[in-house]
Amino acid sequence: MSIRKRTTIQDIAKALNTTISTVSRALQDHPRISVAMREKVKKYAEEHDYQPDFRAASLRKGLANTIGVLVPRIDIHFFARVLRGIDEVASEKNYNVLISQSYDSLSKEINLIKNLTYGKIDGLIASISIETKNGNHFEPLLKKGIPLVLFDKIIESLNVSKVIIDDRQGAYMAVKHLIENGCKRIGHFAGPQYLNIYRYRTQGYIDALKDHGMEIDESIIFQNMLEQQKGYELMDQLHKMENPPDAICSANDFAVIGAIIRARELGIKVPDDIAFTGFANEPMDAIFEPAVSSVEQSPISMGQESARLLIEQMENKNIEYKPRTIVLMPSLVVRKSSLKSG
Amino acid sequence: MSIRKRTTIQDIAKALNTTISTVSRALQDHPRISVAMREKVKKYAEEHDYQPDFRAASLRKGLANTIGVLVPRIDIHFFARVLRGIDEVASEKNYNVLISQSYDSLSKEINLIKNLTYGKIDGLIASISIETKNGNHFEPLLKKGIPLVLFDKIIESLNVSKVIIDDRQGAYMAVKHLIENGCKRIGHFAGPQYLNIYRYRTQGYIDALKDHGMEIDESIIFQNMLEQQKGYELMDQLHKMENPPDAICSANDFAVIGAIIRARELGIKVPDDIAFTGFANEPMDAIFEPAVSSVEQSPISMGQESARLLIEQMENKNIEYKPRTIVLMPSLVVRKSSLKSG
DNA sequence: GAAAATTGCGCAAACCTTTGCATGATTTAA
DNA sequence: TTAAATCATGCAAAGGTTTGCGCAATTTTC
Repeated sequence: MSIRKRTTIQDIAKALNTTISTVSRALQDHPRISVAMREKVKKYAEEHDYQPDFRAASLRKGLANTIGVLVPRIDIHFFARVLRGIDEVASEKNYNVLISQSYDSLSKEINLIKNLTYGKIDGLIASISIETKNGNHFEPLLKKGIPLVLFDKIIESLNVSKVIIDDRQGAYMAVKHLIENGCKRIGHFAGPQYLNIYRYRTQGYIDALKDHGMEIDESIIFQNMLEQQKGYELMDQLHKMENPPDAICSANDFAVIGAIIRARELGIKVPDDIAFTGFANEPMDAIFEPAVSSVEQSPISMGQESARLLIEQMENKNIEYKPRTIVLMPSLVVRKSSLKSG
Repeated sequence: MSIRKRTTIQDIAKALNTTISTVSRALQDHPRISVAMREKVKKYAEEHDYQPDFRAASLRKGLANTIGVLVPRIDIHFFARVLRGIDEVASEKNYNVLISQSYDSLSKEINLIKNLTYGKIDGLIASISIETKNGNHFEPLLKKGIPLVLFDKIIESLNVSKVIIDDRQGAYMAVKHLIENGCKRIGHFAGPQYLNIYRYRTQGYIDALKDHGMEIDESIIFQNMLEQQKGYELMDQLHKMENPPDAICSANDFAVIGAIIRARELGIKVPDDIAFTGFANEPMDAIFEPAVSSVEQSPISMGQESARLLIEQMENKNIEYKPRTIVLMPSLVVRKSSLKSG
């Protein structure tokens, strides 16, 4: 397998007895190049499978033709789906996608942003890590004029475009649904309140209760319930309560799964003794027994919208750009876990 | 928010009244630069948050410091985990990771490879699409001397490094386990046989039966059973058989889930009437009821090994490189779905 | 104390492309 | 027929780095 030296635009020029500028223009279908020359160049390029050097072109043009994406981790289903949405829009417009994972670590996030700052990307789509509490580390990016779009986990104070779902409404719908199905005492699994998404979900839970004339009982609002294990352990606690909730509106799905598994072991019936709604509509929700009702976030749309917003901004860099916020509507997928038989 | 023009190496040189070569060397800790100068340069660079232009450096050095990864889709848990393994090794060695998804389409795969060919990556780690039946489209890459490592879904005829698990052994272990648990008539959910992984899984199934003196019955080997829906539908068929299998060794998890859901509906008891083992150890396996026994593929190790192999090859480009194949050992995670009570 | 080695820095080429401007040839307009 | 417009191509700069080589100044060696 002999390694061929790569063909450059110069090789083509030399072989065809012309200049690199003509070759470059021919390849770009520049109108001032004769059809004959254009064909000749393209034919030669094809035959010697010429590929333009991305870096040289990018350097000269000042554009990398690449969108950066920064997410906590791609093996979370939600982010994988968002990424898919981004990829769909990006590849249609011939942008590459460069993915970085913060693994929910702020220091990694900071390094990654630094690393991306020059030449690699023309714009960034990001969802912040769970440790991130302000947007200082995004400033260098912004100062250098690299467009930024935040989605899902955002920094509200940062004056950039954002794509979010109406988390408050999502939780509100879930609670309303539980009430309509006869639940009288609805508890809540909350996430860290400094993150916009969890704050709004909790708010939606509270608003829904209030709007339906139900009281807010702090003792059945449980903080930091993001993992299956937490849900599992909490179920024991619920089991021992004198006046346990008959339903839980959770800010995520994993804690629900854990809680139901423990409920099963303890002989507590779901949904009749205690009903559940989750958040995110993880794939496992549908195959779990009982299937888990959950708020669908339309991650693919979220990715698509983010990419569109970013590309719009990238392609209008000269013009003064006003950041926009897109709020997507969630929907509630009702399954067995929230449907009391009584 | 004023957009600052970027700081370049030239700006630093001018400001410090020296030349770009000195600045460049100072930043790289070149031994021939005085400590004083080095400090001065670094201080200025820091203060003006200078970031080297990736493209210019890459162009000059002929290295992109980037590893390409080509997978069918990243929202499949297995690939997301592999990617994580790759990312761990890559980022430790300061490589970027550029991810492309073929969406299991051969034509997309071909285009993506073309697109990656120049300047974007120094090496590629790939798992082929389900449509891919030969490696012709990888040839241009190889001819240009870009190292390639294939993992999981590979092209055996291609003379490149590979990382796979012993799929045959995985299925063998599953069948052996079923036999030891009293299963007498074990069927098989197979995948497309032109893909190495499914071919070997089927082989392992057959070998295990033979080694235990059991006969091979083609009528309970079911082809193309990769999706939940397929499993769901097939359960009806099994239900109607005069002499149905009392166990299934499946080449993937989704069909198992589908089959069990339908079994539940039909009143067929799992595992007592029919036991199941899956393949891939998807996260849902653990929370499903009954929990699904499955072959664990150690995707993270697979990613790590692939990255190591690739980097080794990239960093020894001058030396004649002999492709290597790493075969990882799978393990069987035993859960309820395969443990008959009788 | 002279030759040799080392130190610290600068010059300029190279990596490959894109593109504003110039130029000579051909066609069009008047 | 001549000036003007158009066409097809070429020249050279620019984008930001890295690096081989050269050259003084300084230090080491014997």
